[in-house]
Amino acid sequence: MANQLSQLDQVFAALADPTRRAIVMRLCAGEASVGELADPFDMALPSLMKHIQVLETSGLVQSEKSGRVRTCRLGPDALVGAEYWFQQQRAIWEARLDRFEAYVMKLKREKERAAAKRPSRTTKRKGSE
Amino acid sequence: MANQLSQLDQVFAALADPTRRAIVMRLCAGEASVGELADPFDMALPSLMKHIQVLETSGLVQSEKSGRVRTCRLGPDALVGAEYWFQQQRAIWEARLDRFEAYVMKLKREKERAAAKRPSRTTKRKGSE
DNA sequence: TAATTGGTTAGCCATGAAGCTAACTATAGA
DNA sequence: TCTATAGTTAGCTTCATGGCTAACCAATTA
Repeated sequence: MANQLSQLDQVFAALADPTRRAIVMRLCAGEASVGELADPFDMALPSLMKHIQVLETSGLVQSEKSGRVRTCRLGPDALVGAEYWFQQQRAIWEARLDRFEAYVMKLKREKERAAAKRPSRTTKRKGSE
Repeated sequence: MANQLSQLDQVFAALADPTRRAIVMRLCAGEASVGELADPFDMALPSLMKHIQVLETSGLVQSEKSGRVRTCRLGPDALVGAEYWFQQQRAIWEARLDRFEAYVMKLKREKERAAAKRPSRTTKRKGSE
């Protein structure tokens, strides 16, 4: 029943909210209690708690309670998975651009060769730019 | 009224859906028509169109119609913004780890120095901080 | 011109997300 | 022990999202 979202789904969904991104950014600078995290936001505590829970189920954040204060920190491989996805895509994208460039170069070479083969043509040639 | 979401919000939200990620991945390999994009999915066309629209308003995808076929391609700086965000966070995170390591090293040095200074002591001292 | 193809618009529905208040639990401090 | 602090749970509202069908253009093709 538990809707089985992929890790990546959850991470991106978590980061789609500015409040949650702010929390992550805050935690990049070091761990913090729920209260400290809530402080900069004009938002009821339970609302903020929900954000923290979202971050936690996505794996971006971990927390542990000691006494009455819960301390939050970034999950160990928090951002790695998502960042990896980008790198993958960029790699494919760039490979494609390379191939495209190669293709354009090939076209150009062929065109030049063709032009060399028939050096004189009665009407205007457009090709020689 | 147009809810003013930040670019980053929209990009991450767009990428939070597996269908949309698949579309982006497909477009990394080259442009495609709406029909070609829809093909691998078991989903009604209008539903898929909505996904494309989401991708388009996020800036991840661009499209243009010629005749009756609409061709989609990745937006020029599509993934850059989001990837940049990750790099930023990682930079802060790593700086913090460096600082933390430096701190631990400092503690260690101080401890050694202190140990050197009082080679023998009967009971535990609390006061020396 | 008629039929097909490729996409689009409109409108419906179910679910989930983001916020709130109010009331509650449990620890820490006076 | 009393009180204040820190967080939690429950339950409500509102709006956004993701999916559908049905009907509708507008280019192509026969």
